[in-house]
Amino acid sequence: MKNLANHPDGFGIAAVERDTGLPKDTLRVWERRYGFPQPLRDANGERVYPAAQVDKLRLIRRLLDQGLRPSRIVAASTDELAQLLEASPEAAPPAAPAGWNTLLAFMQRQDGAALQRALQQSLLKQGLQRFLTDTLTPLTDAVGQAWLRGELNVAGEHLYTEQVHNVLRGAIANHGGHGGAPSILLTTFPNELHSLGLLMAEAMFAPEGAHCTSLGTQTPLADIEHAATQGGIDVVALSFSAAYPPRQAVEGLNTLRARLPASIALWAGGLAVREQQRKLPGIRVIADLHDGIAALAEWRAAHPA
Amino acid sequence: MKNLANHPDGFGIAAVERDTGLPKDTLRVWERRYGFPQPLRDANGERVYPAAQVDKLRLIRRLLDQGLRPSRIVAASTDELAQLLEASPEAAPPAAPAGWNTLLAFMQRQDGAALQRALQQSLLKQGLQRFLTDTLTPLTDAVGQAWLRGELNVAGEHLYTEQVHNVLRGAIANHGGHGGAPSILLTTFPNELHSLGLLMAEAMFAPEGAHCTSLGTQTPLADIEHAATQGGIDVVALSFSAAYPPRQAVEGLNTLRARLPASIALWAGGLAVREQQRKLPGIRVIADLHDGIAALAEWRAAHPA
DNA sequence: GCTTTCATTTTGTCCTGGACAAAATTTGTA
DNA sequence: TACAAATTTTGTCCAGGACAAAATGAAAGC
Repeated sequence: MKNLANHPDGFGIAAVERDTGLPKDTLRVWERRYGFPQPLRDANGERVYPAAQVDKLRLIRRLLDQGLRPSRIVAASTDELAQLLEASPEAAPPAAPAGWNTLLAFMQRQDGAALQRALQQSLLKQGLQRFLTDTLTPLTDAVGQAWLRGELNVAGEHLYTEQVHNVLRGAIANHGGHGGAPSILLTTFPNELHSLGLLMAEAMFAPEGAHCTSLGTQTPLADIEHAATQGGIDVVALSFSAAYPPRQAVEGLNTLRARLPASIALWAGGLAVREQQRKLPGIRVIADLHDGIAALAEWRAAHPA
Repeated sequence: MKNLANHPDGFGIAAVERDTGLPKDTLRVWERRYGFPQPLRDANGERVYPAAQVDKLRLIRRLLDQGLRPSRIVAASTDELAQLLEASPEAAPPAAPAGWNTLLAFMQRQDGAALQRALQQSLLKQGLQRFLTDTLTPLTDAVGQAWLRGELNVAGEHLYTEQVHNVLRGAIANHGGHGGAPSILLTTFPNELHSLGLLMAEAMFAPEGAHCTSLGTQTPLADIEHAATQGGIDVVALSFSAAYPPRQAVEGLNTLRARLPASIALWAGGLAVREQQRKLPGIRVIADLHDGIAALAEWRAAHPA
């Protein structure tokens, strides 16, 4: 029972794990292999990480999520890291609609009410589906970019996610077309906690008259199977964010495909599976929200009432 | 990169940590000291926990949370544990409202629409705050219990969480009293992904005229600090589920208290901190939803407009 | 009686350094 | 160009030792 001591001006390894998401084992092995981080030690020989090193670890984590490899970046200097971050891909922000800077400003100063009002206005003006494809998709992208560049902190991003949730759930409730076909079960695999894609899919399908049941994120495979066969489900739809390991996605999807009866369709959407169609026989890969509508039309053509 | 593989009919130590909330180190040291759990080993000598042992660990976790000591229970037989659980408090399910069995049945057969309708009806009949205290709190407890006893699978629990989210977000949007005082920032620490408590707190505060800003779950400490000082926040409110390690909660809260200006109040609610008031100087521990209202009243008494 | 102080046991977390399989990358081949 | 095999990188796991914080029990003071 070590941990409670407030190391003055430093963090214990558990605190760093909590803050950066990097497991203790990984922190120790990096220290051994790359010489960073190099924490101080307290009287008892335990690691004490100065705030500066924790900040750098957070930066490293961002770059890792972008696909860079630890050997390239863990030992690099802070300046080099900043450069890499600048030079990151996706340099083409797709035709930023007017007013985006305003929205980003709301996030920066934590003004949730104003942000929600603005989103709600867009929704009313465009209608749900165009709001999704023309506003939310590129805006979410832009928010991710801004966070990556350090222009937006985590709190701002969380605020955005939260308000999008509010707006979309409200919109879905209004469109509540219960009883239609097909009956779609939406969820994600364990370790995938990005719920926005899921919600956007639901918001796309619901107004088309499909009967959506969302289980939220992180449903174990066995439970997806059980829920689908129990609940009279026609389609199981899974969402994968860009951060999800593609191989895990492919493996899990094929396993699930084998366990589900052939009468239940399996759809997979999101960046992690976009290019994987040929490794996913019997599974409908959904390229984007428009393609989701197409998949729905296909299903209905194949299953006349 | 071990862990991701599907051990047929067993769980790796990381999966058990995720499932039970017991850290890897603790699992290993229990095995050494008490002889339980006693996982099998795979070809590589790594622990593989059979499902039965994981279930028992969950039971043990539950009893630990009630104050029993590991030496008494870790080595005990499953029957003894079941007895202890029966004999424990909470033996009095507070006057189970009629119709609960119906609700559980909806969850068991994945009927989200019916579940949502029933919840909505309760909400209309009782009003938001009584719905929270008299229905949702005990019902959530009952759902947890049912899951613990294996009467409800993960999918059913997810479905419940999802529908409660829908109902509460809708209700909060209706009560939307923007602009009131105090301005409350709601979130959780990293590793705490239980969002229900957070949402329930928001639903309790919002109709009282407070200005709530929720950041969702898992906001790093530094970002909470930043958001609070940036956004003109009066109160930072953190939520902790029963599963959150109390030590981590106490440590994080005290650190945050030290970093926040004294003018910003810090509130902590949830089972993990309920008994920790004396370790949390300068922090208002909120025992339950009623006490939240009390805390709000206190704050207003101390800060006359 | 009750609370406070001190000694003892219990318990969770951290340590080192080694090992290895899964993932990513590079190289070789049809 | 696409696929298969060899290689490197990387995260996670293991053992068993250590120790401080927490919980418990005993002793002493009011």
